[in-house]
Amino acid sequence: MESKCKQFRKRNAILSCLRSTCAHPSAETLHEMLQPEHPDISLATVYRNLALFKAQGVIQSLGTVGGIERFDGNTDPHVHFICTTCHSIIDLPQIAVPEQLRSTVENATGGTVGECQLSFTGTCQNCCQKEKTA
Amino acid sequence: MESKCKQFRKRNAILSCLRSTCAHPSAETLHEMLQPEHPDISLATVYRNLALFKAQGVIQSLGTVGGIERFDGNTDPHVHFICTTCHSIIDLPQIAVPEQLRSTVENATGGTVGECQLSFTGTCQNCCQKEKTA
DNA sequence: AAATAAATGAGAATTATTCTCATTTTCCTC
DNA sequence: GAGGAAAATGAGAATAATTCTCATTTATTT
Repeated sequence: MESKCKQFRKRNAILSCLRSTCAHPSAETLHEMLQPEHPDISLATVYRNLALFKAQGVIQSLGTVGGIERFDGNTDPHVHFICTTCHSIIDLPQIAVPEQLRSTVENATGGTVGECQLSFTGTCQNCCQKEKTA
Repeated sequence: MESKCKQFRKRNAILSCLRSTCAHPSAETLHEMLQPEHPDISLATVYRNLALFKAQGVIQSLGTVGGIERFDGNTDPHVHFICTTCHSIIDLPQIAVPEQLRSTVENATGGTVGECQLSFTGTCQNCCQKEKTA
């Protein structure tokens, strides 16, 4: 039941996997997620393709959380909440950064703006409850 | 001409140095900046104290840029522009994230929000010009 | 001054990420 | 379809930012 076109089978598997989750995984987590269906994809290939996708702009890096880089297959502009305790990342589609700010920044800096990222850090619901009971 | 109170002399030197610059330095850059006046401060101490300050909330981490963590001694809420070419970071005091968003996020997630960070990435004026001439 | 606690220096240890290179897979041309 | 160039990959070594260890120094308290 594989795609007839073998080209980029692994590459596409990595991208699809990242796009199928809202967990904003790390390279290693993504590698683990791919194991069941694609046990022959090496960790180096995951890193390589993530770097490629990032350069192409088809995925987004959220920077490092707890020392590990996290990725997002959703390039629609949206905001994130990052739990500093369990390192989970939650999408906040209800908030948007005004598009007009781009030109404000370009005027202020004299440079060109690629993308912007807004993230809130704190303690997620789960970790808040665990704190209470403890 | 040293402070009469020797307590925390090195610790304060690190914090003062970070607060005296708008370059958003890395631990290693900060260590280099301290060399002339404090050649006896080791890199490990810079890392240790930055971690301490961060935990206390008296400084802010901007996350990693080009694989290296960058710090900001200014905890007033403000926005950053990050050049993906030369990795310089510029303050954008003219832009602010609405404080009300905090409760929006807390309502949406059920968690508690500590801080938020908005950053624009792109190419700074310098690097834009270099690109043109090249 | 002695004893305890905290901070530091130097370098080793850790570990996420990148690199190397031999091998495999894909693509293009005939 | 065969042959050859180009791209992608796997496995593990290499890299490098950060953290850790522990002996020593410095500060604090009694």
